[in-house]
Amino acid sequence: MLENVSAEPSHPTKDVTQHVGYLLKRTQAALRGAMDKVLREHGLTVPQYATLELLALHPGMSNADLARATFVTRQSGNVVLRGLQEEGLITRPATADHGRARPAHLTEEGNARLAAVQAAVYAIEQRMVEAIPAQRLAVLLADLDRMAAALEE
Amino acid sequence: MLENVSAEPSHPTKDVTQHVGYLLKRTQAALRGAMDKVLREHGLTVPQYATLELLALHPGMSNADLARATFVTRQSGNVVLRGLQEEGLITRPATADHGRARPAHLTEEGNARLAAVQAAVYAIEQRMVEAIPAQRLAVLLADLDRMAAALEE
DNA sequence: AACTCAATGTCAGGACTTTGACATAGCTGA
DNA sequence: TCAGCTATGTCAAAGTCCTGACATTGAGTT
Repeated sequence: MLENVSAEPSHPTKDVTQHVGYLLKRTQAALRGAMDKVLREHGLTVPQYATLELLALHPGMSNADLARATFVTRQSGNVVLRGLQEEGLITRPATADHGRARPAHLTEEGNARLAAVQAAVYAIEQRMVEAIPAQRLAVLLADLDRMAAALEE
Repeated sequence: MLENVSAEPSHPTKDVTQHVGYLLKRTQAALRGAMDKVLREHGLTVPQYATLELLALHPGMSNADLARATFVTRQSGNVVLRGLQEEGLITRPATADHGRARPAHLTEEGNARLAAVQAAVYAIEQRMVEAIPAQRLAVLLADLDRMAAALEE
């Protein structure tokens, strides 16, 4: 049931499912689902994959850095890092040389695992991007960035 | 640490934080955080608010309907519905007249609570939308819709 | 040197969500 | 009719994530 009950041209913006927030949630959910499905075959969760990707880009990030970058709390980030460490995909010095931050680095296996999943993950993103005209992509990225910045301040 | 390490014009698309998926996640996280903060003051969670909004738009939706519309499992949807029911914001017939689906409806208090939070929530969305040129909004909505549809199929 | 402060890592507890499974209700086609 | 199929609601168990709290470290200030 409930297929397309709407069709009321009264106030178009009154339909919550047409709001930016809802579309954002819907798109994010679709992407998350697709990534979950693919990553599971490789024994990785989405936060784990994100962490590997970030460490490849910025070696030596700390747990707090990674937590901020993946939009989770430090506590959750710590769990992710411990999981990756147990699988031998990253290394962290047992003791911090400066402050308390312990910089994380990808291991050989970590690099290999990341490389193994990147093709599949990028294919998903490609499928998503191809749904819109190519010349609009840059604008879309800029707009998303602006909207996020407006709420973060 | 880690403020702006990048600045490598090698392959712009190689920076994961510039990918559509990452921007999507970031924007969604910012919105979710802002909504969480506001809704908490009114004793509602984001899924609870979304459910109230959907029931106002489409009275009589079942648990399965709502779960699909809010992008959670039926099990989670059931928890949300039970919470709302305990607070007296919605009603569900104890027995289904047709099939197993039990249509949910807002109570007077449910309508009142929804009305009380809508201003605050819409203000957040407004702040987000104002960050981009007004004439781009329609295109943005259409593009998000296309991207989501491409992954759902 | 002593104090204050922010940042980091971590522990304990709880809240939320998911996976997996099962029984029931209605529809569809042989 | 009846056997399959789908959809729905629900239970149990597990996983994930967050809130709240605390100790430690380094920088800035007095």
